[in-house]
Amino acid sequence: MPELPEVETIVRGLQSRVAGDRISSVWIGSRKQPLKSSAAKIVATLTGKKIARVHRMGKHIVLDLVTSAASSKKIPDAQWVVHLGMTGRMLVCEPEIETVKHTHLSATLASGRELRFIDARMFGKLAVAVPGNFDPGGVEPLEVDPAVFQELFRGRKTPIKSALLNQKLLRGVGNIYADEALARVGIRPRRKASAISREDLTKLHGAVQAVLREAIKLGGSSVSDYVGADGEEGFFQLQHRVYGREGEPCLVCATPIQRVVIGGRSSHFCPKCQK
DNA sequence: ACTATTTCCTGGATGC
DNA sequence: TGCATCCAGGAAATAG
Repeated sequence: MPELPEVETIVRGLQSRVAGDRISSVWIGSRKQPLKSSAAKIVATLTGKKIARVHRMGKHIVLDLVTSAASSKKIPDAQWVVHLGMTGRMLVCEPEIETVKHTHLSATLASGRELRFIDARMFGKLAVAVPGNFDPGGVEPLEVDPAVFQELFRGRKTPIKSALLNQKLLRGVGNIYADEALARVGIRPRRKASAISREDLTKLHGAVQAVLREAIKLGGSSVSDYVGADGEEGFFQLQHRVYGREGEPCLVCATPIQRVVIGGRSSHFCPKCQK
């Protein structure tokens, strides 16, 4: 399930592989579910445009598109916004590569390659936007300073785990990294966000940033069917201390890791180390 | 203004 | 082996 580090890895791969290339034609499948804009609008917006830059906003992939040959302009003409949901992939490949099931869009590039959006479970989303109009809300976890981070949780009665997952507060943190960050600072996922001390929130801010940075360095976590733009796997899953380790010993105290459901999400923690 | 719950969707794992 | 059932999860929608 792509969260911030996985999306960042994919974005870097796309930036190096397709930035500067031009979209010569677009094919869109019949499924409506993944489309946030109409198929006609997506085709019309993408066709003929050059991909000036690929960047990330939270868990969204944003491709800046320009019409002119010269890419010196600062403001793109349009943006192509992609959310991978749980199982979404952005594949860059040669046209001879067989189109797999659940391919919802394929963009043929001037270089001859194809950029394909594939998503089995269809929680992913495709949209086009006018530059400046797309704002997923929330703050970037790697850019927010500790004071602003603390303010996000003031007065919130919801469990800290749920608050960390709320994209309108913090954008990009998902289930894996929320659990991992909480484990690193010894906070139980069920603690009310408003009940966490200033010092602990400062520590949590540091842990969220550390865990995301470390994961980006390792190319993200490959669990489920996540792979990067080249199909390569990440390796941060080898660093997980609690996520997916129910019943296994805590790496610090050997107490079995517990799994509980909070807000419909499985949450993992050490009952001894996390209070 | 919040918060909690439900819904979408399909592949993989599990159980009989 | 095969079939049914459960489960995973991001975020939008709904209900309270």
